[in-house]
Amino acid sequence: MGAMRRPTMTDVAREVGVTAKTVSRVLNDDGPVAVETRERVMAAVRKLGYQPNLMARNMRVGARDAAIGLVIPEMGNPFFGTVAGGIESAVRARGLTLIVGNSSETAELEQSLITTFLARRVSALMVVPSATSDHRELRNERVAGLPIVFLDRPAVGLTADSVVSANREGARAGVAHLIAHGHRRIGFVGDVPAALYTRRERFQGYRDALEAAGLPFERALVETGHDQEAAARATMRLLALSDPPTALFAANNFASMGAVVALSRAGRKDVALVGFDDLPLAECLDPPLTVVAQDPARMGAEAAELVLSRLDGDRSKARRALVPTRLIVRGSGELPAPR
Amino acid sequence: MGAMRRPTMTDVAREVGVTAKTVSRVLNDDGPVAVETRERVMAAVRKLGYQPNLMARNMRVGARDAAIGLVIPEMGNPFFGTVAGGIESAVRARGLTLIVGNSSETAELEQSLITTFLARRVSALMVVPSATSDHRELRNERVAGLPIVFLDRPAVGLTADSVVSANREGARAGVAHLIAHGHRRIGFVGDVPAALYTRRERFQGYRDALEAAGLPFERALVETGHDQEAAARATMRLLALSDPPTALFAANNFASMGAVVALSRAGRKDVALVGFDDLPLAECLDPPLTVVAQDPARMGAEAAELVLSRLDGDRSKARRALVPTRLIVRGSGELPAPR
DNA sequence: ACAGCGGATGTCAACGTTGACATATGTCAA
DNA sequence: TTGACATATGTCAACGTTGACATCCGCTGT
Repeated sequence: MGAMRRPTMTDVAREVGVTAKTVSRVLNDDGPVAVETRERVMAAVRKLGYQPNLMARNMRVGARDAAIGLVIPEMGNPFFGTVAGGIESAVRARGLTLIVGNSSETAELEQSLITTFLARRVSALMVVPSATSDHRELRNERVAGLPIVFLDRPAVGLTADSVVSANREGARAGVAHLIAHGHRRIGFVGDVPAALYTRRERFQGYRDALEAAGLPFERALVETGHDQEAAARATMRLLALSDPPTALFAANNFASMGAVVALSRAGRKDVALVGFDDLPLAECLDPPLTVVAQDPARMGAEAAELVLSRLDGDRSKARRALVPTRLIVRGSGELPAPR
Repeated sequence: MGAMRRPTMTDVAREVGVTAKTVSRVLNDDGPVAVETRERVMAAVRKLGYQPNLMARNMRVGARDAAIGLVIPEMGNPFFGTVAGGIESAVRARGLTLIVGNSSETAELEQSLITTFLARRVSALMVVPSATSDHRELRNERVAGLPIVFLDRPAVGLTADSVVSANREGARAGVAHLIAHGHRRIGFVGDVPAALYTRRERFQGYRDALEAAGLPFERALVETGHDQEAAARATMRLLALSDPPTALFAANNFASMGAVVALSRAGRKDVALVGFDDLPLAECLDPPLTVVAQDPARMGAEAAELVLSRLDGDRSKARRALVPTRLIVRGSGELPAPR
């Protein structure tokens, strides 16, 4: 027998003794078909194991693929994974499929993925921008009516829909929490300055909280680490200051983990710590980690909703959805300041 | 102006004053084209912002979509996320895109996703089977030459390629490690028996290790918890036995987290623990968690390699790739047995 | 001078499906 | 009886691209 051709509508039609169009009508419940014909068609479909060719259908109908393209920096990161999962479920409920790509946080890969997705004629585009990317080139797509939503970080050089965490407010709340427990010298451990939107916003939140409490901002209390190990070293540097902080605010989950590791290695169970973004085992740490939790599932859901409304023809002006954060009190953030 | 039509090859051709076929030749570097014509075509492409329509191309060329479909139980789970990421990178390097779907660990969603992917005419299928699924229906696809690879768990009712962790060997090594530290009563905390392939294999590894050491198997030392909280309760039950275990083997990451939580709540820092599958903060726990680590990135890479070789025409018989695990010693597994 | 050849381009059809329109048959009211 | 109308089906072309094959041109060698 060998690799046999996959049956087409025409094959089914021939089997039944009708035209492809009639088969099409049966399968799409479109136009009137005699009950008996319908049954014979269905029987032939089963017999031949026919499956409609979505590629051909998409092409004929809309010249648009019933898929949406998603670019995320890293699928292994549970934050983005959860966002993607939220999107996938919402979008599949509408008969759309999700196409994903890893940008590995580089503008080049991001651009190449976007190009591929556009070439596939996806129905919509969702992008978590990488640090250095620019989205001016998408302007034409947007005016041509392609729904585009940016996630976690807004677009650069383009006015478009976006869904982001309440970074500034959340950071402010986390730092204010530390201040409320008596701390006056609070270290900041985060990504490289300026590059990342989230880092900028959270840093602003940190400064907002200090200012609101009338505390001075000290450059020396701000340290940088771009991954867990670097964050651990950054934490060490803060602890080694002549006038060290009594509390730390870690601006993302890598920073949190680094800080936890460093404090644990240094045996410093007296330094208060609040992390931005929740961690799986946070409650098992000693002390359990207090965090400003984001809500990735909700981000995904809101983004999907936004995209779907755009697909439904909503042409109103670009929106920015802010997803609130939540302070989860577990212990590490409530350690009192030494007097 | 309004939503203008996206330019096609014909539009470009008209702009230049040639035929679509010539444009096609330029864009695909196919057949001879005069240098001057090539340049004029490229100019028109840029001017009009033309992007080839992959849908039409895929359809004309192969009636196969240059995409591969992946079904995973949960994108938010970093294990599967990392697997997916590994696949995506490998596959994109070959010009293929990845389409993913969440099965939420249910056979229905899995089946529906597979159907959608087949309808899209994906070039290959990769599936992490859910507990209750059956893959007999894919037999026809396989004989028709569609590459299908199963991940993490083998197919049910179908002989096909698969890439799985060395579950049994890994579990055996983990339990042997505990035995080497003097433990003779070792509790097992895992998923519901029988349902999941991974649980069965790891359980066998547990028994292998006991047997190799001449230790008796005791039904009472085996407890079940399907999520973190349930695993914590299961751990509690083990600790409450009249003759309780001095060490625990947690057969997956939920079980590990549950056991860690339970031990921490009970203040039992004397009970040894080895978990299957690594956890992000494992080294920050008290004591740091010893684990049998899996290698999801490698699983993804091997699976991708397998699929690509199949796409290249490798028709040899179904393979099962075993991805080795690695024992990471951190402390919790080396606690000595009380004498 | 002419066959032969390679380069450059064109023509046509087809991939599988469905929208627009046409046709055929039957039913019912005037 | 007729025509108006609904039901059931067919015909044709088109979506955007490319494979197979055809055509036209100029150059070479004899």
